[in-house]
Amino acid sequence: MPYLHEEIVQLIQKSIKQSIKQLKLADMPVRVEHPKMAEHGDLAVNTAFILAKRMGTNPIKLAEKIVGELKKNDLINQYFDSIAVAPPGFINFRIKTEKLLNEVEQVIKLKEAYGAEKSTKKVLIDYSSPNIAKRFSVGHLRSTLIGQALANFYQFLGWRVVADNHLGDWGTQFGVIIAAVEKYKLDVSQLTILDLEKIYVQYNKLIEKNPKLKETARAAFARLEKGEAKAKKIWSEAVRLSLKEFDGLYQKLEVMQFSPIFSPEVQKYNPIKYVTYGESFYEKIMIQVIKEAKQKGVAKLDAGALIIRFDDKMPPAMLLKSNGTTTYLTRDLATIWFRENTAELKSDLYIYEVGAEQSLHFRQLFKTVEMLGWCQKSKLVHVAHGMIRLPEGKMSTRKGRTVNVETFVDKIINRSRNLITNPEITEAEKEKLSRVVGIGALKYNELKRGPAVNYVFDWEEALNLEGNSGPYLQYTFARCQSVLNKAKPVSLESLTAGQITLSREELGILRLIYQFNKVLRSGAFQYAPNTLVGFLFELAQRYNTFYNNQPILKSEAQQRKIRLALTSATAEMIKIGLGLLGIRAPNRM
RNA sequence: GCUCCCGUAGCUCAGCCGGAUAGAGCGACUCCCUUCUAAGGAGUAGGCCGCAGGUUCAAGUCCUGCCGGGAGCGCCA
Repeated sequence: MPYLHEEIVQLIQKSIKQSIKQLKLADMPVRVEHPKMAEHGDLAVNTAFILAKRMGTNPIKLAEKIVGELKKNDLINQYFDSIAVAPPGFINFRIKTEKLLNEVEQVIKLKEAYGAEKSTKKVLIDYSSPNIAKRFSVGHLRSTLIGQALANFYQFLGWRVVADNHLGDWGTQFGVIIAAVEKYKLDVSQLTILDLEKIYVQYNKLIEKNPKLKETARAAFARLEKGEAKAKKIWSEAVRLSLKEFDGLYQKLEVMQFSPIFSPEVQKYNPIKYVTYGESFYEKIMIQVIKEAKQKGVAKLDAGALIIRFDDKMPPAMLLKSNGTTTYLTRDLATIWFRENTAELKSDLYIYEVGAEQSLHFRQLFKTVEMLGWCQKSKLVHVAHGMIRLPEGKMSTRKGRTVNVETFVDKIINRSRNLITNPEITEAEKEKLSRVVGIGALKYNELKRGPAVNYVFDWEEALNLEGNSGPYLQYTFARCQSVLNKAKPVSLESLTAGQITLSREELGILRLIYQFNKVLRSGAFQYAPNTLVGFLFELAQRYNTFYNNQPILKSEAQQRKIRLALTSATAEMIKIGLGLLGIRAPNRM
């Protein structure tokens, strides 16, 4: 049973096609769109215009003919109370208010399951993926939040979701760490992640002065790859203490292991499966991958290194360095091989939520997979997020120009705490609430932008808790709850407008609610959680306008029922939407 | 030099597969709590959608060139 939006789009497409067939016109795809202005109706179609153009006839007259046919269709008349022709040849449809009210009832009835779907498809999302021995950066934060939102979206749409935290726990960087630990004779188990980062930076500075040390680092990584015990011990300690820190952050942010609280039916249907293999895991598989690449003639030896060349303008990629060690590409190839050959990971779609600076790498990787004939390139998607900069310029650990994620989280929670003025809220509740609000604000602030944009990190903007922000939506939700609580139990079933003419504000809300599922789908399939954020913000805005202009509790009985239903549906939708974004909706604030 | 991404209001960003009068938030200025949560609402000011061509009935959206910003380009990941 599709949701109203989908149902209507299909109905329009089918009946327009029928009409043009009746009129003996050429068949063509029908695109249904939403006019920007409410006066133009809820949905519009420009098929008549295009057909008339092709035939060289008058578009308005043709549109009127088609509308004439449409109006012979009973089902169409059931759904729309006006179908109008507008220049230069649009056909505009206005959905019956009763139908929109039915959908509001659906929201209230289905609760957290409204908008959810079932599917047999599978997706694996590779996100967060921080580097061991380095602090968690805002870039990884971005990947984590966007990736988690996408995972939630797909889960809600019924897909089986695997969330893979592809830890950066392998590579020459560990050669540097090992070489540095050995040089300074440090006890790794006593170090913090910050210490590891410091010695990494320090050693790299030494390399600049003395390039020979680079060889020492490379050799150290080679030892690690061969499984030398001493090197492996340093490495595993670094991994252990890094993971401890990351887990702390994940828990605080309720990501990587946190799924929104959906109704049991949805939740048990397909829980997100979280895995953390990490790059090092693929070490064992790499040999066969290299072998296969050689055998298939995809990779060739060049100046001692194993190189893959591409036909087009893309620069070549390296599979094996001249000293025999592997590269990022080798591991990523092995990763895909493993995923494709492991039942619980094999998916219809693989999403990589990784920074845009790695775009070339992924293009090379996907092309190589295609050349090896493993799977279709179209199954592999790189959702490239833009770079986050500071007003002073690019972030740089060396120059001390970074945003510390922990500090960021603490600051925003503090600011939220200071804003709580509601006297009904106890001290203990205040503590919990400031976390929910602060973290919600942080997530929202990231997810409201399209993943691709580069943006400038501005503390004022990032810590803003007003306007287009997480707390705005949470506040609207709490406000709805407050109204509903004061309404006492009231039945919101069998809604009907009857003699009542709904206000512009009320209609505005109705005309948004039925589009929820569509927005969610496009957010998922276009890898853009920000589309849902924009939708929720608009819904909240419309609700707040309505709330400020029309009394709810004090209105006349039938009207009161409709207004309460709108309040209830709005609240439900905000809760579901925020949940999908990984943001909680407190009942009061 | 080559490749990719970006350029929309003072700032930060939306703008779906081309569609009807380009939208928000922040900041500025005015108002609105004896109605349900003012983290809210109403309003004013603010635009050559980087520039120039092209395609189209229709271009912020598609194509080409240029300018400006960012990222990447075999031994980093």
